[in-house]
Amino acid sequence: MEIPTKYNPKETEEKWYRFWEENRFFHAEVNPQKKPYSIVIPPPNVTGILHMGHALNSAIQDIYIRFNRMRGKEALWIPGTDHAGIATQNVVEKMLMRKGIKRHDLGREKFLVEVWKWKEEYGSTIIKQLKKLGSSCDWERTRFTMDSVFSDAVSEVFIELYKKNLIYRGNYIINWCPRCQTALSDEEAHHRQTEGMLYFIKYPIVSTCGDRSHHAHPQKLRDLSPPNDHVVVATTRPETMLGDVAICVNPKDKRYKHLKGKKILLPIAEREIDIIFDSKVDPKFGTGVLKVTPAHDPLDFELGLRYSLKPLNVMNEDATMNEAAGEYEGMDRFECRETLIQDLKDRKLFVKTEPHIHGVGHCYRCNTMIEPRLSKQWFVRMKPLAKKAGDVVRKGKIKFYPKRWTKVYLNWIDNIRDWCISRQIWWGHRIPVYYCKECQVTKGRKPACRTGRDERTRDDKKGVIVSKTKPEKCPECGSTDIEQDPDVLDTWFSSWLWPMATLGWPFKTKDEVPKGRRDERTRDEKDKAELSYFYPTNVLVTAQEIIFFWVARMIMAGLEFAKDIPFKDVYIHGTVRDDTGKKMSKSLGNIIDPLKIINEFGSDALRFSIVSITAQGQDIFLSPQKFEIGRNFANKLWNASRLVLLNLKEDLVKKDLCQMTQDPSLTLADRWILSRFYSCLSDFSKSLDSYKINDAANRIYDFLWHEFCDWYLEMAKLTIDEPHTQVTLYKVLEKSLRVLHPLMPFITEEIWQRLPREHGTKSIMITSWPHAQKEFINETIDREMQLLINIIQSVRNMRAAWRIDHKMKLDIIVCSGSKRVADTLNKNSSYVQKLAGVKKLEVSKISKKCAHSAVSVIEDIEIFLPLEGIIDIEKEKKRLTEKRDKLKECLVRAQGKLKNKSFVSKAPKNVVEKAKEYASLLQKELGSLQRNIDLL
RNA sequence: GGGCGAUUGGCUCAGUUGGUUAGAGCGUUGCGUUCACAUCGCAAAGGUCGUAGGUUCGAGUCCUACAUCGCCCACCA
Repeated sequence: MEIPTKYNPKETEEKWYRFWEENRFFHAEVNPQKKPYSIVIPPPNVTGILHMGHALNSAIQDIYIRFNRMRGKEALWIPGTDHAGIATQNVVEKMLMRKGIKRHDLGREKFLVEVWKWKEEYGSTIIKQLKKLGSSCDWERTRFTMDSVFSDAVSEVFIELYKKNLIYRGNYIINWCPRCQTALSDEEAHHRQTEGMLYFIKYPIVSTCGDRSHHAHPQKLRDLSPPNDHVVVATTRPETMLGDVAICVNPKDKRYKHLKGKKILLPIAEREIDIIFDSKVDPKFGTGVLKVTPAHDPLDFELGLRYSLKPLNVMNEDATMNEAAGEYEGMDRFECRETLIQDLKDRKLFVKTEPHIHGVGHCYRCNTMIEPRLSKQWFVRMKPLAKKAGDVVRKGKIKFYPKRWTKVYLNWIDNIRDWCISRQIWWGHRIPVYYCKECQVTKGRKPACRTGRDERTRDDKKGVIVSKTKPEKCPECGSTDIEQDPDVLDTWFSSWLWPMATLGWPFKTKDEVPKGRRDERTRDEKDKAELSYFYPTNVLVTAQEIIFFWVARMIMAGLEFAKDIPFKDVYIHGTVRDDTGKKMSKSLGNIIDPLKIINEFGSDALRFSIVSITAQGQDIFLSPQKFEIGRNFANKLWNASRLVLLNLKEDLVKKDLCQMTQDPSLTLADRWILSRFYSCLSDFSKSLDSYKINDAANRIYDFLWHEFCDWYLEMAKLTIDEPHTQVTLYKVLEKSLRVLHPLMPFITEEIWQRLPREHGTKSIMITSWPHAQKEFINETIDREMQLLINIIQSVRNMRAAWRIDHKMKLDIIVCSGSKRVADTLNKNSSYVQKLAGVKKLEVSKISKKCAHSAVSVIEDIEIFLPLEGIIDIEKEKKRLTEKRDKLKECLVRAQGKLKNKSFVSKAPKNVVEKAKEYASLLQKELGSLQRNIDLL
């Protein structure tokens, strides 16, 4: 059988991927004969390019899909992308800007046409890249969150929530990104410790009792000196003081008792504002005086509601100051800050600044500093949804791996806050809400800010029509003056439906899908509804960053709409970092491009390497050098397979393995490697089942490299033409390839295709998982083989210690009183001879005194290597003495343990037995070592 | 302010419910290319498992405190 000397990953990868796709091996169908196994990909952002996080994520999922496909399940892996509203809009806007076109010049319709164009052209980049990894997704079902079928699901859900009173619209403080000019949810505002300044500003007190001396008149402000005349306010955002409507102190704060009944003259704006008392204010912070700016701060907003203070908005959507800011109108927020401080200084109202580190929200898309802003937005009432989502995890219906994420999840769920879902951008699912202008004008509406965030005002329902399509006329007043809400929904409002929507929700089976319903942009295939078969999916594999964004919300949506959990297991893998522990990011320039790695090392190498260093839930520190693990392993496997393939005789391998258990022609080595293989197989499956992927990877690596290659192949060379070796070689290699296939799909396919085939199976990826044949696992065999290995290693060790030429064949004498040892050695002397370079192997039942010999002692076995003239007796004595001393230490410890009565009485029997055995073994070993030292 | 994780040979990390002699890869040292493989083989050196207590017959593993690093959450203006 022919096989190239060198393995060529690139060629192999292309060839087999095409083959798999053409044969539709990735495709899964509803198949009542089989059990379903399904995964949905965490949809990458459509603007994204493949990074190591994706590579890790996809590698893991592909392993599980291939593993379960081979285990005979109908394995479905649905791929796709999400439309990433803000990110995509930003990308397209930037692209247009280069042509000198602004979004608003185009208008909404035309801009969206541009976005779709962009999507058609670049949107599948990440999909193509995922294929390079060997991902066996069912590409025929590729989904996009803006597909019309998906959009239907989104409006359906919106309307259902609205009907259930779980969606409301209101005026609240939200996170506003001035650059993207849209609201963001709390999760999208990434809080970072930021160095800022705390500005201390004097606020003059206005006396209400008419006392002239305390009446702060603008002209007299300069002369304010007694502290009774002013309070000092500390703030990090002085520009917002233009919107102050009160100051607030803690009622328990003795320092400010005198403020009762007084008012403050707000500097610059020259407005009289109230002084309120509330325990929310921390007396220890700053001066203990809080300026209250309800339109620009969440806490202040709350106080505003409580004390009926009317918010005053002083900023525009782009964070420049508006007309309410008077002379500062038009200035940027930071420019205004500086100017304002200067003006305060001029008026002697400025006290000082202090450096101050505090958490500041940043837009998770463009990193701009977030401005809390009062505006009217749509919210989802989360508490009712979260209740059920918490319960299914608490009851163990959904399990997190590693466990500790359960707590993180529950903590968020139990303290959930309402979700702001409207976005002031154009790219996304338009909110299915229409406003009747007539109703809104006639009924009038008050701002909703009189109530808390969880309350909806009745006024908000007036003139609001929630509908999938635009109604012809207002159902209440009949007016046709109807407009759709201009906003779109948060991208996650579609992503949270991913597992159910990709499977056809709201339809459970194909038959439920109404005729004529199809997605004009996609193939008919996608209209299949297979919810009842594939849902709930088996596992969600994802990164910790999106537990709140996505995982928690999918659970809520699944339970609420599909009436069942979306997945049973959640595997949270670590974050990919560089070798100094920093998160990989473009801006840091520490990215390792997976495509480059694939190019250099191969896809299998990438997959194997990354997976073998992913301890469950631990972050992964990568450097390009780490990928050598996989590359070297692939190389080793290739070469081992070459050895086998070059020697295999096709007619000799077609033997049923089951009959081989009893085959008398099998040697110790044959039986041993079979035993080791089945033990490996069992461990491998167990590890994968408990999401210990690195354990599985390392187990098969150790088996193939250190058991199969290092020992079995070397031994097999002796009898390579004999039928028993032929069969064993073939069986073990063929089965190992199958076990390894989920991890390294390409190279295993390439080798497997070159093996003589027993059945007509077309590809390794659709073969069945090796049957666990426990009867081959044999501890006695393992022990006997271990004995041979130990002896061989001892001889090699002595060889190295005495610098004996490799080519020189040695005579050795092995002494042991044990019949088992003698039998094993006599039967298998050829292995020792071959692997240790031994000419004559003498086995003796009694210890022989051998002069001028190097000596090794293993348990109760003595190995003599007569080396007259080569070894230096004194040096050998020294070598042995050192060994003896180490042994002695061990023995003292072991015996000490046995002398401990508590140990003997309290420890489990088997542990004591083992300890005794160990001690006596040490004693024997020490004895013969000592005897040999004396003899020398 | 809460919560979580990490701390093991020069480096990067494994180590299941406590149980003999703590593993691996890379690196280091010595030896070795006759036909599977130098992306290799053989052999070796290197660790009082962050610190201090505690529980236990027995602790890298469990408990408490501390230290260092990292992450997440929270309305400190």
